[in-house]
Amino acid sequence: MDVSISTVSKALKNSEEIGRDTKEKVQAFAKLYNYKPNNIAISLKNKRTKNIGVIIPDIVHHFFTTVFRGIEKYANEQGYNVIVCVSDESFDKEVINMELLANGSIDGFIMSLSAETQQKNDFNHLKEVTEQGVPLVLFDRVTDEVACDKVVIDDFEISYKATKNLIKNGRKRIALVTTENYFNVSKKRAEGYTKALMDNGIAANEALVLKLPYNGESDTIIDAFFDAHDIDAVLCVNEIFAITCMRAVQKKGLRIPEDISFIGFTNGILSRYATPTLTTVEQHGEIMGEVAAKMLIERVEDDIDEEEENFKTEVIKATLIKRDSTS
Amino acid sequence: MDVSISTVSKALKNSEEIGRDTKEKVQAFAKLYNYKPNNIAISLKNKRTKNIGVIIPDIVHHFFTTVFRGIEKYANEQGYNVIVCVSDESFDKEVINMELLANGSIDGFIMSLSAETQQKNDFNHLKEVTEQGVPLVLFDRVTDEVACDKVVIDDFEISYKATKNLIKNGRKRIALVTTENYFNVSKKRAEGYTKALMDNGIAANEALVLKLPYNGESDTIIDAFFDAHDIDAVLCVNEIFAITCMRAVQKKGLRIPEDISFIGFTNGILSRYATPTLTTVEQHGEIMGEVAAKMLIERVEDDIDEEEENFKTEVIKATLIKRDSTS
DNA sequence: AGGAGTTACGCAAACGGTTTCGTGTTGATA
DNA sequence: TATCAACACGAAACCGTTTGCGTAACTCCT
Repeated sequence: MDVSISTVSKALKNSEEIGRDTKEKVQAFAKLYNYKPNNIAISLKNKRTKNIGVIIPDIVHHFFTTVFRGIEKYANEQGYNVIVCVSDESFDKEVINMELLANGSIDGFIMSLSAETQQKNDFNHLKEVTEQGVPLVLFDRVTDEVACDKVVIDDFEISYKATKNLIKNGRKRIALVTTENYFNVSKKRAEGYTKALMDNGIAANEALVLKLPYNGESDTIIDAFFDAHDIDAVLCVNEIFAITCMRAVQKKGLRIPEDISFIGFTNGILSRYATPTLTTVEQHGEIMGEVAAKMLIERVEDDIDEEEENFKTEVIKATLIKRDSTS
Repeated sequence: MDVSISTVSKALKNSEEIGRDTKEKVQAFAKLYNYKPNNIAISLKNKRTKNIGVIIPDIVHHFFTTVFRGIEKYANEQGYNVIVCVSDESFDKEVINMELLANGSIDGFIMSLSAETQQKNDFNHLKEVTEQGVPLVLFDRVTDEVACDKVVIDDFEISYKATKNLIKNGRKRIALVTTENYFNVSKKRAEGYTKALMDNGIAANEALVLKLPYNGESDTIIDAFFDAHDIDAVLCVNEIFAITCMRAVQKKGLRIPEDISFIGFTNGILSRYATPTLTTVEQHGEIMGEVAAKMLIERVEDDIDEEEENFKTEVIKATLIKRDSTS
């Protein structure tokens, strides 16, 4: 058994160039010695790693893990592996992680902006990467500042719909519980809420909009808010806010949904197991992840016309899941 | 500016071999042209990828994401990236994912066994990998069948402690809600529960042990269980079981914790936001992840004595977090 | 038997770096 | 001035694989 390296390589790839018997011998040997080609060497050769980099703000978070599951699923089907970095809502970590991965470790990025990045409004690290020709897909927390593919949900429309739904059920004093609006998703949700009120002849009342810190204790703020206002429905931009508010009003003796209705965002585990169960906006994170992965991989593999730059923004339709917190 | 490739390489690495001025020139050029060495080439050269592979059964799962966060955190600090694959509780996927990564893409594995793998009791894919010399660290769902580093929590002890705690509060008819015991963690938790009963003069009653399918609807089974038995406390091996059972008994009109106490495992979001809030076992997943990553990276970097095979099993101490579901 | 055409295989470059070792230049010392 | 470190740099091998191209050997035809 003495054949050259190149013959082995060709034999294993079933090249027509190699004789039938030689191929068989080589393949038998390969099986016997459990030979596996070295991925790194292959990556070096064809400048494709078959890895995609995912940078998300948080991993212990229902929505992001759901999206991740979609990404991982699709990527794996296509023979790609996924490298995850967590920015921890920090701008610096986001930058460091991108630089770490951009040196050839991955074929493209899928990411959702950290809170700090959105506040600072600094996207140079993203621009650098795209200028280097590394494909990038942004999801959920996106920005108009950088030219790339994006996938988002129809935050405005679904908020509008949710709010309208509350109105249809006779609610008139509808509060919005949200974060600071440097989060573009929060902003859009607020706009949908406001528009729905106006379209239905209800004056938007700034006092009924409660902005909570992204995390940290806010019980006293919430108690004060519900003490100060007579509210019969609440739209919350996430589950936690919704659950926390529900507990606050329950403590006050209000009945849900008889006295006050609740709708939240993020159809996570909390929504399903809360008492009462929470009517919520399903963001279809898994689909979002799949779509993002698909867009990225197409970009990666169609490098022929990579300069066309016909970037797309896919919009995933959210749906309202009705449970017991609304009538 | 004409220096050889090797000089550039050395200059960028600040080699003592290169003259001060040449180094400065080269480094200036590198900055100017934004040069970044190609990670793949480096990996190929020194046979180290600085990637670690993590294979977990599920990503949309509080405990696993918590562990992952610990892994990612520690690994990143050490300059490692993390490639995640989700086995989806499937044996085949676990095998495929391992093979995909074992071809040089990673320096070592951290994993938790899929449900199916534990049922089948087939660990050849793990053995193969370790025999190839790829370091492996198992966490939480481990097996004695494969020789490698492991990190687990003291399931037996904490169950014992939790059960004893219930007894101390005057509970006598204590149920255990668990999964099929091919999960070694469930088995150990059951043992701790039983031992605590016996040590306190309470006869272990098989009828008070409810085994639920790992997922899927089980409401009717649960209702029947609580109808059939007079129970004053319940130990559940996870959050979901606890919450589901709490709702079942609440529906029956029982008060928690006055009539019946609950303790769960996995100190996740559900435990904190349930009504009443759930007393639960904190498994310190993040610490577990950090420890696992540390063990793995030490193995990876100490390849000198890689044949020593002094494998360790680290035990993380779980703690009981008391909330309103126990008196 | 000699030339043409196949067939089957090997050589060597390339991917992008690192690193060992050798060597030319310099300055100091005897 | 001859000798010799010390210093600064370059040539080349190497990591594991792929692939274009050259070529030996064989078949076939005339």
